[in-house]
Amino acid sequence: MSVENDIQVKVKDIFQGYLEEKKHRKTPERFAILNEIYSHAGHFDIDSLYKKMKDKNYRVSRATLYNTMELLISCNLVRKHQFGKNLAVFEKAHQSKQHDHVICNSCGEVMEFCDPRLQKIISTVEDITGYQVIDHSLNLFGTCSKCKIINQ
Amino acid sequence: MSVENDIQVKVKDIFQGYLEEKKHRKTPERFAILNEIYSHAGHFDIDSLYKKMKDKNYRVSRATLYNTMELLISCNLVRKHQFGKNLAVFEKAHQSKQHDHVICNSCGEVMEFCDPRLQKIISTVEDITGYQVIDHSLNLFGTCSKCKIINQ
DNA sequence: TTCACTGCAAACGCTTTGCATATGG
DNA sequence: CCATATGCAAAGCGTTTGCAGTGAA
Repeated sequence: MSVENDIQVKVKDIFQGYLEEKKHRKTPERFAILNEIYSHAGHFDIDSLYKKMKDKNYRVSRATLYNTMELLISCNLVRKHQFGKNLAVFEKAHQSKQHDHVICNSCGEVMEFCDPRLQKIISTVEDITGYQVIDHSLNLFGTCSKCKIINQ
Repeated sequence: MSVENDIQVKVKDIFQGYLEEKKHRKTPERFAILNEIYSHAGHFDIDSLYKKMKDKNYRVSRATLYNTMELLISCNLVRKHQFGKNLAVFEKAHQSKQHDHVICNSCGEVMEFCDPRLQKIISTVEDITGYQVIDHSLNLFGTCSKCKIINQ
């Protein structure tokens, strides 16, 4: 609990500092959204975040959610993943290491992994193509263990 | 030329066989679309394909293009890549080995690569997570050599 | 003749935008 | 104060769907 709280305070400080630096307003909505994200585990999409906040009687609009995501992504407190045309997913990113995803085609479950061998592949590709790689996305799609059993 | 022609004939045979097997109709539109794709190099999106065919005075609709893509994907003559929410790209796939992409953020250029080490990563992830991986997408984003020079 | 396929346009789902109102600095 | 943010609803954009007409088998 205390550790949870520490993180809440810490990310609030980071966000506050970022907003001040960039001369953006420190609105209650922005902090409410940050709080909601960091008191909640795992991956989420805009719609479920919207509904969750509506349920708690926050007055918040989707436009503001999208807006605030931009800010949170800019200061590395949130990361965005586009898993398919109509499946954009966000996750809190503070102090979490870069990682990749396995997505279940049946139930939509998302699991994370991190394999250092990927960095070697990227280095090789940079050498061969002359590109300077800034970002990557590696997504594996398939069936999770639960759905494997159900579907058979 | 002759080699190009051979491929055109070969993929037409494959498509024809597939349509017969699945009891789908062999419409002129379907073969016109296949032909257009295979007489054209590299990656393309639906809209540019649509415009290209309109320019040649084919009477074709977007709905039919999307429809036919499904068929061509089913018989492995076309592969689809979703590079971002509003950036779906297709490419001819006959006899080409599975590969991944480096995309230039500045000019949109797409290059391909194939690194066997990725299969090892996938196997490891299957072992750890219990997922059965059916498909993957690895995209590297960055700056191509040309844009590196221009942007500096 | 029949029904899968087609073109066209309207509907979709997520995201962005426009605008009037509210509020942080 | 007033420029930036906000909520709401309308518009955007690639894709999908519904439907009446067409043509492959």
